[in-house]
Amino acid sequence: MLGKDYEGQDCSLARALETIGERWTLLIVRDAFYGVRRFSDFQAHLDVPKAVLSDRLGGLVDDGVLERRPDPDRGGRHVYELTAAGRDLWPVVYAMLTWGARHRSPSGRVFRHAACGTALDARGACGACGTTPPAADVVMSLRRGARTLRDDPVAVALRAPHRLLEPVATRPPA
Amino acid sequence: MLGKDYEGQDCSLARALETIGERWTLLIVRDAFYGVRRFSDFQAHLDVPKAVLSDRLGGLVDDGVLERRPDPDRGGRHVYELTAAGRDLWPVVYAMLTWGARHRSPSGRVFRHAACGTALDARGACGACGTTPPAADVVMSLRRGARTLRDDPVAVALRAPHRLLEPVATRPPA
DNA sequence: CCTTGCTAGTTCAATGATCGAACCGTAGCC
DNA sequence: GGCTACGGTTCGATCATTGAACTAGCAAGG
Repeated sequence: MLGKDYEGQDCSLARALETIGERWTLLIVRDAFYGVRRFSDFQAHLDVPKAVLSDRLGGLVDDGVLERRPDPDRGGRHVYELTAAGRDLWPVVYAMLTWGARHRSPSGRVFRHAACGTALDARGACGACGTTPPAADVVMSLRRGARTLRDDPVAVALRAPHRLLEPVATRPPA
Repeated sequence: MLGKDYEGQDCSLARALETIGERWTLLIVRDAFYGVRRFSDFQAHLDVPKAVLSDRLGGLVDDGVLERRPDPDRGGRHVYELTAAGRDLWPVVYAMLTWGARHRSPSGRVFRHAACGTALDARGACGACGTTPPAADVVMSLRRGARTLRDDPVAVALRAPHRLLEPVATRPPA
């Protein structure tokens, strides 16, 4: 986009959009919540051109949403993980997931409070516990009969119930 | 953006981004919550090229987020107003406003529950009432001493406390 | 040591989106 | 009729995105 900022706007929404408003960026953040951490996994799951992915990951690191660290088990070279500021984006991601599921296409995914198994309501709260769990306490699973139109390693790994922020296993354990 | 959709993604977040993920779109929706309804008011407040504004408004109407109606008092020709689906975007807008205020630049705006005057918390809930008010029950006001760097008619009108979704008065009452 | 393969990028030409300025059509007013 | 305000549309220039090709670093195998 020509000029990716919104300088003239004196508004925190405009500031947020400068960080997460570009094309692909919020899907990258979503994948980070799903536990995707490596460059090639983002690329395989999102079908985004590598040049754009590289640019976006760099931008998110610069903006303090992701942290880039050396990969402990050397499979790749780096891993990207959400910082505390990045994890604070969970309400944004969840609100958009909810709106899309309600007004665009029903979602094949369910998000449950890990502690009690109750599905989260539209606001992201657990009706049973009366709390609004952070992303780390949420488990995502696929609804029965949900169509699965992708079969990249990340999509396959996410067919099993998965706790958010825990790394996905995209590689056969050595 | 080349291809403004995310076809390959089987995800309600991708569907939502196809509607509200383009540049300027979410700021237009924000303004709609603030009560902006006319083409020229959006344009003056956002500094967006008219061609882009026209395209975005049309897209939002097509997607059922805004409704375009003839202007009752003929000042302009049409007004754009949020539909029920559009009003359901309030959690998305509020979550991003909150994140931006926390992690980017402190916001000069406060959002309060109209019924009791309590400032909303990070999740958009009223701590006093224990409810999460819809946008129509929220009043926005400017913090004391907040810098105001715009002086278009909309920005001026919004310096006074204003209930969301109520039309802003950008024109001297005839 | 040399090769092969994998991961993680970078570079580049083509295409599409955005920008800002200029233009157009209609309605209301004098 | 002539003027202005509003709500757009059109157009060339500029910037972003795309997908393919290419590069670099590392590890394992021979």
